[in-house]
Amino acid sequence: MKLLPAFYLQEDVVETSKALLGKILYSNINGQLSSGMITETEAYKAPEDRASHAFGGKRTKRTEVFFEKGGISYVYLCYGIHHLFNVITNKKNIPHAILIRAIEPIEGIKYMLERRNKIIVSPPLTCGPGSMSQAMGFTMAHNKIDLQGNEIWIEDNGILLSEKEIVKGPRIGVDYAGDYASMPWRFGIKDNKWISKPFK
DNA sequence: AAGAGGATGCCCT
DNA sequence: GGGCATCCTCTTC
Repeated sequence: MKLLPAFYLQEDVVETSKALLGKILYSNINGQLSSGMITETEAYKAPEDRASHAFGGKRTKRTEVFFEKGGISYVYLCYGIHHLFNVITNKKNIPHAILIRAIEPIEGIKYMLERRNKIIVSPPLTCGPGSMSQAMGFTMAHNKIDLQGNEIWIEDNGILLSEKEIVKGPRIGVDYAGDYASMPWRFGIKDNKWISKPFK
């Protein structure tokens, strides 16, 4: 069954980011069902987190979605090319988000290969936030989608990894974020090869 | 109205 | 390991 609404309303986005590891992300887009196990996440903890688009509680058209109740998607375009898929968490008006950086393919691998224009099933297919989104078919049309619906959702398979099964490190590409650049808020499943970059 | 820069990935060397 | 593609958003003039 789907993760319940309460899952997305937990207060500590860092803990929720870890709890998403091992869960199953689904997309059912244009009649094409795909799924994969979430293997890598990053926590973005505004208002105090300078790396977040909602740093300081900043409200623009783009960041409005951060201030909705948790349990919806946030998709934005990065470098003019890549669609990055996030999950908004927490209570209304506390702008937390979790970036999904990689999955291990399970269902609909045929569709993933087509969307990525690839023939080999290996980590570059779904690892890295832009690649993952492309493989799953996520575009700007999938911003602000309710994760209780039937287009994009996360399945609760009962898996909750222990600290020993999780690796962590600084987030990717946030060097500008001052004190928050070095926060160990990137998480991965230990010894799983479906990750975007090695954890040191 | 214009310009800078970004939560990346690919291809080349 | 480095350069570059490519375009939206936000900031500032």
